[in-house]
Amino acid sequence: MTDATLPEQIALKLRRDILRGTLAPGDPIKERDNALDLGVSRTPLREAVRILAKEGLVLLRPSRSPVVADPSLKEVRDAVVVLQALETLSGELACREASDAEIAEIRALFERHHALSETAEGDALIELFEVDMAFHTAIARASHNPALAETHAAYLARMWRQRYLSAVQRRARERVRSQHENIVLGLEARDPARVGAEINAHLAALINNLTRLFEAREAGRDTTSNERDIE
Amino acid sequence: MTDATLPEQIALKLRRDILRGTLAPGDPIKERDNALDLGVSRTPLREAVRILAKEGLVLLRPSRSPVVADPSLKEVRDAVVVLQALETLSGELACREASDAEIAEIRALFERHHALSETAEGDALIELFEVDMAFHTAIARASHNPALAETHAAYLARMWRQRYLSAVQRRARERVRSQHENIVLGLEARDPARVGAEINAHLAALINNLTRLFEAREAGRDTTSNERDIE
DNA sequence: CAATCGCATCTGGTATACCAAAAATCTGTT
DNA sequence: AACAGATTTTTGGTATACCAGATGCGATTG
Repeated sequence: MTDATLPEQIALKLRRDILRGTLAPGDPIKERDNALDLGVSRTPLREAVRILAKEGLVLLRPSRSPVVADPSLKEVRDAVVVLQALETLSGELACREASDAEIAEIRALFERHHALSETAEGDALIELFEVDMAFHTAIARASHNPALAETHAAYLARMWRQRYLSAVQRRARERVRSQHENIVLGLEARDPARVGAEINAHLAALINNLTRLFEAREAGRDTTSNERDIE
Repeated sequence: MTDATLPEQIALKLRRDILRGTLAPGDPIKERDNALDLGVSRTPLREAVRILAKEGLVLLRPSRSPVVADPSLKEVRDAVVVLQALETLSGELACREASDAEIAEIRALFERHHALSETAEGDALIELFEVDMAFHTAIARASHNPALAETHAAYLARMWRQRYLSAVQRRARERVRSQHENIVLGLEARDPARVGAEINAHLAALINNLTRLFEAREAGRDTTSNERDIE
């Protein structure tokens, strides 16, 4: 018996497919076909789809195939604003609640992210990005508020794809590194105001970055230097 | 016209049962029995349980009956802290985004709540409370950030029962009224700092209130523990 | 030739039957 | 009488069969 329940496993697989682009935004997810493809029955696949729907990755429509979500700029921005509030709160609480070991772990993730960010190319970018996610998730967990950590993780997952596109850009890496470092320093000093301000700034920059990305995508395919073609 | 899907309807019924106390915390929710009781099959009931699980009202355990959640004081407090952040953000955004009509609606809810709070007794307390919920929900919606409103609503629902127990108390009503009024005034002045501070204070008071309630309940539980053992 | 009506089919929603794991109980032994 | 093991029963997990509604295509008619 595996730790993860079957619907969770299916959800995980579908999530990766969605976020990597194998399942393009707008694609319908037909219960029967996908169930057959994965060799499972419709029931657990159905549950998996519900999980993804709750995460905001797929859209449920009454009496219609669920479709992979294709969030507008406003929707992404709205979500990041919430994420900003959640993560700022996490950081402030972590200053009070986190153990030294947890803060050390956060620093370790920062260092690893930094190292990877200098060399990573191609497929390694996914690892780079997963370390990035782990960094932010670790902060949320360090708040010692499970509900907060869970909601934070949900928002993070919801924007996996957008954040991925953003994190891949070379131009943003130096800024990200410096902001991450400031966050870590703030945590080590256990200075809530500083950590809060740094996280706020970090996510505000993310919003700008995503906005630019969206506008570039709207404009056309000419700007291929940073944006990798997924579809 | 199936505005409400069957699982949603079931979830609604179970939610009311849980929050009104018909289904006591710790009670198992057995798929078969409940499905038979409600005259539906296990499949939609199963989905309903998942919905409630995502809302935090029931706890899912691997290979075990889901049980009605019985949150500890820390869990409730953690959730309120998140709610505080979400609602504060809502209020601040609402100052910028809300239409005059929306703010007027919020004021109307405040007036209605105030009026009810002077007279309500017995069953009318539920209406009083629902107006209270509507007031806070309206603020979240006035942020014009659907994701935020949705998450906020989820947290509100999760703590329906705790908030209900708190809101029923006579002693807190005057404080609640004055804080609600300050929030409305802040919104009408479109002063984010003021609204944020007032909402923060309001929910901080809620935390205190809930803490007191929990301590009272713990004391009461000890005296009745013998009866429970005898059955 | 186009528009519309109807039928075939595809899709999700629901019910039910089957399976495997876990809990409780009962029995046999010490 | 107490403890351990096995069996039975209860439970959730999964697969599948059935149903109703929506959709798209095609034929027929104006």
